[in-house]
Amino acid sequence: MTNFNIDYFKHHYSLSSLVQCLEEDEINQLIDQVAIKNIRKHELLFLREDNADHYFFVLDGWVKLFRETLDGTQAVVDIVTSGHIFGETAIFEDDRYPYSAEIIEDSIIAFLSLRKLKNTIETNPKLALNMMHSMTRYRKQQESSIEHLSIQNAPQRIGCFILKLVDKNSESKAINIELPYDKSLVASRLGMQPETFSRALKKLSTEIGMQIKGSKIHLDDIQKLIDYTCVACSSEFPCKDY
Amino acid sequence: MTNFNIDYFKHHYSLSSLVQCLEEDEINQLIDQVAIKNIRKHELLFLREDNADHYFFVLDGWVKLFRETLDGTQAVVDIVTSGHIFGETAIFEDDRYPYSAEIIEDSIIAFLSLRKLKNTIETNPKLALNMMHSMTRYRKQQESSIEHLSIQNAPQRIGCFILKLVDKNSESKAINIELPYDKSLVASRLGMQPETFSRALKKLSTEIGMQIKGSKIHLDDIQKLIDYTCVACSSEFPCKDY
DNA sequence: CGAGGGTTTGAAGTGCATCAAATAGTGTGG
DNA sequence: CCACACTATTTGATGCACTTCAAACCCTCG
Repeated sequence: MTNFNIDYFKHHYSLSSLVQCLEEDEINQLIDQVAIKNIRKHELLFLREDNADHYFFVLDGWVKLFRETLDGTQAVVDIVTSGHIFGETAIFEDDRYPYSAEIIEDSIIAFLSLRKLKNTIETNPKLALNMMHSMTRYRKQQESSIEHLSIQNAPQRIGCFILKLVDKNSESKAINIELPYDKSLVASRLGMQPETFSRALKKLSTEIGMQIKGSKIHLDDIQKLIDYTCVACSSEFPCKDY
Repeated sequence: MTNFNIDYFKHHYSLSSLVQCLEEDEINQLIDQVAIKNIRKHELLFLREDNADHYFFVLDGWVKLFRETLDGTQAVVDIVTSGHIFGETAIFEDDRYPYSAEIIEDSIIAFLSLRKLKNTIETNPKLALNMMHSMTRYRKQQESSIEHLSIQNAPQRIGCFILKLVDKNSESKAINIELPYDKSLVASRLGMQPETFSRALKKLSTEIGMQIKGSKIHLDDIQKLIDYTCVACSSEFPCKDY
């Protein structure tokens, strides 16, 4: 992305589930002091437990949200891209971030005031309701993560991940996508080792004929993947929870 | 519990995180049409996807919240007892319950109107904030479940479960507790098979000297269990998320 | 071209699930 | 109070999926 400005930001921010349905002047209130910054790959936006003054809106790029255990292992909470908001839940966590955030591809990030958000939520039931709805959506995502962790095997988890990347509106039966970031990051997002990820991809290749070239993935018929992946799931494709 | 009445209910309900900080007349509004019922073990309170008119407050007993997958396996979402509210999130799920509920010990349950709750949330920012706080708490529980599922092994998961049952205010270094319900229910709550549960308990016995007699558990020094259990965790004991 | 990361492959080990069987525990009717 | 049936729990044996460690390979970029 090469050109952007406040209006571009405002347009996309207004569409986000957090603030949709608000009047324009209410939104203007919220974005009054927004700062838009280019941030480079590998930079840390904040660390878990940091004092939280801002929440963030991704205009472009990729951001990894993660935690670390005492023994140094990293657990990837989520990986977000354009149109996503993150860090806003700090207002329910004593104004501390519940995870760390690292830029993993050069990104354009809007910094928004948590204080303003907090004040508005405390008085505006519409925003509060939106916030609750987005919390509910997130909760359902997590529930399906739990389910997937416990009942899907590695190839199925990858299948599910790929299905979520597929354009739901596409007419074509074929899948042609590119993995959005490092394979080892995807692996960690799916809670498995890079080696397991690699072997699981190979299994998808032999079992349903999925073709893998570097980070490019091709499959002639999406239905094969659905049949292979979703048998174990309590929700049907497309996973309602996403 | 042998004696209870509306005032007893009101007292405890008022203390619940959902409605604390509300004025008395606001609470009276919410509990206007409450019904308090004795319900027997094994009865189903509602099924997932049922049309939701009520949310529930447990006055006494135990209730299992669960889901079923296509192949009939049961996943236990939670097991709740006195003082807990459940079913209230249906207002964000198109008025359908997101899980099924079964009474697992004879219980006393208050039936509360979801419609009233919904109306109040939509206009009263205080209640909305409380609701968000309780959603946040739940979210953190889930996050720690995800973490535990992927990082902790079976004995550690049991250890974590036991640590949560321990009275945090107790002065004593020793643990003396009784498992609150069927062992196989605990197993399912922790996402493992009854056989695995049994073997994992035995491992806790040989590794840190925990003594198990039926459903009674004794350990001379809680620190042993903390050392064994919490090494893998991103939060410290007592797990902040509970 | 060569260094260094990410990725793949191989071999071995671990943990949990599954199936089967033995044992303990609980409630029932006699 | 005992005998029986039924269920919950434990134990053993086996298999599978994933992890771990080690080495090879591949790709990119100086």
